Amino acid sequence: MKLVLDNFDLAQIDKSGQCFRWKELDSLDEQVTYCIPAFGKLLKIVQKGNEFDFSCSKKEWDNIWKSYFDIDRDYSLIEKKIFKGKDEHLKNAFKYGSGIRILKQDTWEMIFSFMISQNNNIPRIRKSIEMISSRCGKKLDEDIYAFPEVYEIPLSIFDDTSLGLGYRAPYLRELCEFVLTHPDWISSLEKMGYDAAYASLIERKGIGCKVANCICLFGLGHVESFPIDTHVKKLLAKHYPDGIDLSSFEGEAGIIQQYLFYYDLNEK
DNA sequence: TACCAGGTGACAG
DNA sequence: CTGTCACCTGGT
Repeated sequence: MKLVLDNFDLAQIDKSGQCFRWKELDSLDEQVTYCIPAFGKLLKIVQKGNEFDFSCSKKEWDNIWKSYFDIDRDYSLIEKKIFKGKDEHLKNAFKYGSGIRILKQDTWEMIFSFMISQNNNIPRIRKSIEMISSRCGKKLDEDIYAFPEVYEIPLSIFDDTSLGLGYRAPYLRELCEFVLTHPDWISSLEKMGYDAAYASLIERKGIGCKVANCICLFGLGHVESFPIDTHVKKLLAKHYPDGIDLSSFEGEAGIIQQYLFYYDLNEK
């Protein structure tokens, strides 16, 4: 599938901290290739500027990837709003990360992954997720495995300290037990609005406000949720000592958060 | 050695 | 309700 898409940059999305399993295969000057396991499928993408080649059928694109990449949202409308406003720092952030999109990833994978992410660093988060995937998930390709369904994960795996889960292991084990005994929980979460989903998520041990907001934003598609982690907290204090005005971005604050986060974390 | 990393739960007061 | 603090673990 070849498509021309604007406001879409694979490397920027990958480095914006919302996904843990993207793999950059090879990148020449003008061309990048990514390999993305999600929803039990494997997608390879070649990007040259705003030209994309996706390794999937039209049908699979419509069923999975179109929603995954938030294709139906017009990011140029957000761009217009940003440049109509007076927030110069936000304008710079947008210029720097104009190819960022908010992914709509698998709910179960997001809950599990962001629970691991608490008080943790990215390399170790990735390593834990990769180990669990390769041990429990279906094989998609050489050395690439799907993120496992909850019933594919033996609870005994949480006794294995080589996964590097640390004190989060019992939280994850309890999460699996809860999902196994409440098989409709995930699908009901997906039907809820932001407030209800957030409330239901933080009832789980190991999910606090930050993790719940990440799940809402990157899994459930609630772009109004605005996760505040240590980076965002610092950046807000530094650039917005009097508080940030998000009134013109009602219902899409999370997208603004991504631009700010990416700019702060990656610009020199 | 001490401190930090995309936080959170269990406690004081 | 707001403020502390320990917590697995690998990296500097």
